[in-house]
Amino acid sequence: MNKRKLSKKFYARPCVQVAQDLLGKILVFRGFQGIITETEAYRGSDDPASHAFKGPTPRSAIMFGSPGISYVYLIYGVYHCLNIVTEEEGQASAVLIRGLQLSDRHLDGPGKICQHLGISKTQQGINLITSDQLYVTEGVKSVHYQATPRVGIKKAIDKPWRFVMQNIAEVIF
DNA sequence: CGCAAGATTATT
DNA sequence: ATAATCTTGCGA
Repeated sequence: MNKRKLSKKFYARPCVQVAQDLLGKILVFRGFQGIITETEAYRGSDDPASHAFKGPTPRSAIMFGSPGISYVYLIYGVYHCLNIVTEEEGQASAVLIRGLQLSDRHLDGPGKICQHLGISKTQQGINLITSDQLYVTEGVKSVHYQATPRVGIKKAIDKPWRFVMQNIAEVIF
C-alpha cells in the first residue's frame, strides 16, 4: 500500500472530479484511518447550495483559497463537517466527506465522522498535502460508485454531485 | 443589533 | 416529524 499523500495537483481539479476520485482513498487523522466511501461536491460559482455561492464571506473565504486545505464548519449548532478545498485558488469549491469505512465500523454521515474522529474547528485550515496530522493517501484501485443528488439541501437538488462507493464489501479485507 | 436558516442526527 | 443547539449572514 502506498503511503504517499495525495498531491496538490490532485485537489486542484474540478470539485466534481475530485469528489469522485476521493472514493476509495484512505483518510488519515491522528491514528484513525479509513476508506472514504461517500462524498459530495460543492462549487461556488454556479451552485446555490454552496456556502461560497454568494461570494467570499468570513466563513466561505477558505473555499476560495488554495486546494488541499481542510474546511470544517459547524452545522445546526450541533455537528462538525469535514471538507477539503478543491480547484485553483480563486475558484471556490470543496468536497464534503460523508462516509468512512474504518477497520471495525462504517461511519455514515459527515457529523458522525467528525464526532467519532474528534474533528472540530481546531482542524480548520490544515494543509493535507504537508500535514502529518490529517491527510489522504492512495487506496482502493478499482472503485465502483453511484452518483445521486446531494442530501440535506433545499437548493440545486437537481445536481447529482453526491458519490457513493458501491463495492465496499469486496475491499474491506 | 435582531433574527431566520442551516451541506445533521437521534429520537418519537 | 421534530428537537437539539449555535454560528453565520443579511437586513434594518
